[in-house]
Amino acid sequence: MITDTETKRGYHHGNLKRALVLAGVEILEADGMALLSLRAIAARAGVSHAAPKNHFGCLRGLLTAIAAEGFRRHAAFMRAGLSAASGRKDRLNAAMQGYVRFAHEHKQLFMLMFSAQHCDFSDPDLNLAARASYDVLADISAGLDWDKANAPGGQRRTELMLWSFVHGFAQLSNSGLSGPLESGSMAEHLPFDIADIMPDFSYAPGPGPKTDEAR
Amino acid sequence: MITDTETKRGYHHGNLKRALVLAGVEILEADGMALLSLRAIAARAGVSHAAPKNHFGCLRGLLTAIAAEGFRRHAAFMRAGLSAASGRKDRLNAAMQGYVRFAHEHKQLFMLMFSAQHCDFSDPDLNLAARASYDVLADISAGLDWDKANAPGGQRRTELMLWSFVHGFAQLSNSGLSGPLESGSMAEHLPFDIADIMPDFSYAPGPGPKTDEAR
DNA sequence: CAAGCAAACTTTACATTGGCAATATATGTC
DNA sequence: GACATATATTGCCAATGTAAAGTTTGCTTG
Repeated sequence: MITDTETKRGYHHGNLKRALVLAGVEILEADGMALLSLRAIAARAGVSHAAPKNHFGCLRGLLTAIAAEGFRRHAAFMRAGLSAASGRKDRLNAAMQGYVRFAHEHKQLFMLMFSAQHCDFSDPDLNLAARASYDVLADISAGLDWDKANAPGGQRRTELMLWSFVHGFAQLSNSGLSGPLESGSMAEHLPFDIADIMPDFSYAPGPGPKTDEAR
Repeated sequence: MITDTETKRGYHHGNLKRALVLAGVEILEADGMALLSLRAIAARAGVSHAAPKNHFGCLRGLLTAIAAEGFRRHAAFMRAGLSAASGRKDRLNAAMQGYVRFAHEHKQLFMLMFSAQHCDFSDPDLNLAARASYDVLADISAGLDWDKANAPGGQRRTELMLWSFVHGFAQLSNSGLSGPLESGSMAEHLPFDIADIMPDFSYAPGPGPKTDEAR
C-alpha cells in the first residue's frame, strides 16, 4: 500500500502529482520564480522532465496547481492569525494583516498566485482555492456596513473593497515601488488600522436603517 | 539630420532605443506578454536579435524601459481624464477611474509595469516614471484628510491608501479572479464612488476642523 | 495464472529563446 | 584620410517547453 507521504518506489512514483507541486513550491521559495522551470521541478521530484505532462498538461497547468496550493496556504495563514483575535474588529484586522504578512513572507509564491501570465485562472481547482481564500475576508466582513449608500449588492462591494485595498497594498509593498515612498518597516504590515481609517464603519445585524453610531 | 519619427537609414538605425521600446509596446498590445521576446521585438524594429544589447544590457533592461514607457502613458492617461473634471472630488474620482480604465484597456502593459519578474524596479528611469504616475494621485489627494487619526505622516498614508485601493482593484479585476464574484461590467470601472464609500472625507485647507461639505 | 492493456515514466528529438564572442559597418574627430 | 568608437550582424551555445516513440509497471479479465 502506498502512503500519502513522500514515498517513491522504482518506476512509478506513487503520488507524483502532489510531489511536483511541493517541489515547485520549494524551488519557488528557495530560488525564486526565475529558476522555476519544468525541468527543475521534475528534477527535484526525481523524475524526468517529461513526466509532469501526464498529470498536468503543460507547464502552465503545473504552475496553476502550484498557485492553487499557494491559495490554500494563504487561506490557512489568515485563519491561523485569526484564531488569536477575539472581537469582530480585531478579527478583521488580523485577517488583513495576515494577508499582507503572507504576501511578504512568501513573495514569490504570492506573485505566482496572481500572475495571469503563468496561471490559468479559469482552472476550476485554482478558482476554488482562490475563492476559499477570498471567503476568509468575506466571512469576516459579513455585516460590516462599509458602503454608506447601502445599495443592493453592497455586501459584495464591501468585500471587494476590502480585498482590493489589502491586495493592492500587498502587491505594491512587495513590488518595491512603494519602497522609495515609505520607510522600510511599513512594507511588512498594513500601516493602517481599519478602525483608524474607517472609524465610521458599523456592523449591521439586520437590514435596518444605517446607523451612524460611530461618529 | 535624423528626425524623431520612425526613420531608419541603412546600417545605423537612427533612434533604435526608442524604436525598440515602441515595438515592444506594440507587440505587447497585439500579441500579449507570451510573445514578447527579445527576438520578436528586434525583428519588429527591423534589426537583428543582438542589436538591443547595445542600448539595453539584456532583455530585462529592455522590458524595464517598456514598463517605464507604460508608466508615462499611465500618468498621461489619468491626467487626460482629469482635465474634464472640475471639482476636487470629481478630480479624485476621475483620476482613480482613469487608473482602472488604463489597466483595463492596456492589460498586458499594465501587467508588465508591475511585474517584478520582468522589470528592474531599482532602475532610475523606471522609478522616475512610476513616481510621476504616483504623483498624479498624490497631488489630487493633497489636503484630503482620509486618516481620521491625523497622525504624523498622515498625508503619505492617505496617498498610499488611495494607491493601494485603486491598484488592488485594477489588479484583481484584470486577473479575472474577481470575475466569478461580480458581473462583467463591474470589472471595467471602479464600482465605487469615492464620495459614496467615503462620505466623511474632507479637504482640509489648513489644520482647521474638518468640514463636512461632501455629504 | 497468463495475456492483454492502460497508465506512468523515460528517452530522444526539435524548435525557440536569451546571451556571448567575433566580426562587419558606419560615425565622428584629429 | 586614418584611427577610435559606437552601432549592428552573424554564428554559436546552453537551456527551455513540447511532442513522439519507447519502456516499465500494475491492474483487469479471460
